[in-house]
Amino acid sequence: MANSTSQTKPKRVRRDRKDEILEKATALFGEYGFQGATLARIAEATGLTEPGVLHYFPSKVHLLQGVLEYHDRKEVERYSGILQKEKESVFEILKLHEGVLIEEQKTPGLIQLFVVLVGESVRSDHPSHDFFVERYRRVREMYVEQFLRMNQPRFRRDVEPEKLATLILAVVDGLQIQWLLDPQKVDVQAAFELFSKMVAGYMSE
Amino acid sequence: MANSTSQTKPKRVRRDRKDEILEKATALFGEYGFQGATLARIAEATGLTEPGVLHYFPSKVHLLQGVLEYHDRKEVERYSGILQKEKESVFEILKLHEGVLIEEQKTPGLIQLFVVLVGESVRSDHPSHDFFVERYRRVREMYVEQFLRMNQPRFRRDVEPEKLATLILAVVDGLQIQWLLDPQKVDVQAAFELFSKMVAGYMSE
DNA sequence: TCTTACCTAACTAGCGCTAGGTAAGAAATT
DNA sequence: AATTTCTTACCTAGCGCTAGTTAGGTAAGA
Repeated sequence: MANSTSQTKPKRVRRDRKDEILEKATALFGEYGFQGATLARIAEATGLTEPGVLHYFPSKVHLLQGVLEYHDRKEVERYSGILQKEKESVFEILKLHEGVLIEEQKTPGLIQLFVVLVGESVRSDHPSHDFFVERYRRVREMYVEQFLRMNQPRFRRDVEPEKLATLILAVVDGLQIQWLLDPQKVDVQAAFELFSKMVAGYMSE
Repeated sequence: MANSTSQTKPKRVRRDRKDEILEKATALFGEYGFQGATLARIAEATGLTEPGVLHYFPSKVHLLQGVLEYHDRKEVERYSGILQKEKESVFEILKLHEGVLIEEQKTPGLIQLFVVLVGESVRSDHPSHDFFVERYRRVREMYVEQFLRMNQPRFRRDVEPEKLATLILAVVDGLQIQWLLDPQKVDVQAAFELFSKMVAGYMSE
């Protein structure tokens, strides 16, 4: 029986198995996509069998939803403090987001999860389609609100906040894609800094 | 018996079945992704059986490669004329790309193909990973060359062309993602115009 | 006759998921 | 305190389906 911890007490009391599964599933969905990541592999990574996983999440789709909500929640509680603060200028907002971008580079699995899934979920019948549509809308609105709340005297009138929000999101996503594909050839921070300068320059023109 | 242009053409009288398959496969890979699109559906769409398709492409992966190369080639011959031209300013370059962006909106299947596949292929063992890495490098270099060839007197020295190239690509990709997810809420052209103005303003500052 | 362009049939592997069990701990009952 | 019952946390086995792929055939044009 080798190094097994004695057969007398086989059942260990695992409290946070659910989170454990969520973590592993995140990594694997990120690596292989929703369709590509199999229940078998997720189960294996967690040290369970497939029905073991399905004991916590009744189906694979439920698991995906769990993963999405789990990280969305975590993300919100991680950044909401930062983002709620009053800001003076667009430049300041961008500075903050640059920090977030850099921070996120430390968890490539998570970035990959969102990039891969957002690609898949472009299909309207994909299980996470609605989630992403809603998420993007929400984030854009959040930006717009921030812009409007800003007490910057020289804010250009002709810049519709909606456009700017869309643009910033696009830059973030686009940079992450290129970085994931070719990490050593793409300098996300440098490119984003350039973008920030352009925005700042234009806004205060 | 090989290369030397054997005059007896083995080509079938049948129309270009290969291209026909490629076209259908493009649409379906775009809609369902590589893993999601089944050979059965591709075969059905072409009016063949599965082995019928495999007669032309020995495996599904070969088919994918075929699709990628096919459209890359088409894209090059469609835009190389435009892009080779001498340009005066960055703004002019961006104007051209805005046109391309608008033009591409007419073939959402193709955009979707690339967005979905680029997401999937972030994995280093995905069959189209190398293709996309190489493609992005090539496109960035193309931009860089154009910037350097530009005879604009007021070109800002501190803007490294590499950064700008990365940024432009990011914007294009990011906008397309948002547009695919939520077509009626995202105005690609408006956002891109804003971006162009920012770039132009910054460059000639 | 040889090659090309398909076909039908079938194989195999892998997928998500279900059925039904077992064993451990908690709660309820004696 | 001991016993029964209930609940939770898994397990093994396997089902039904679909995927990509192969084997081997046929029919027609060069």
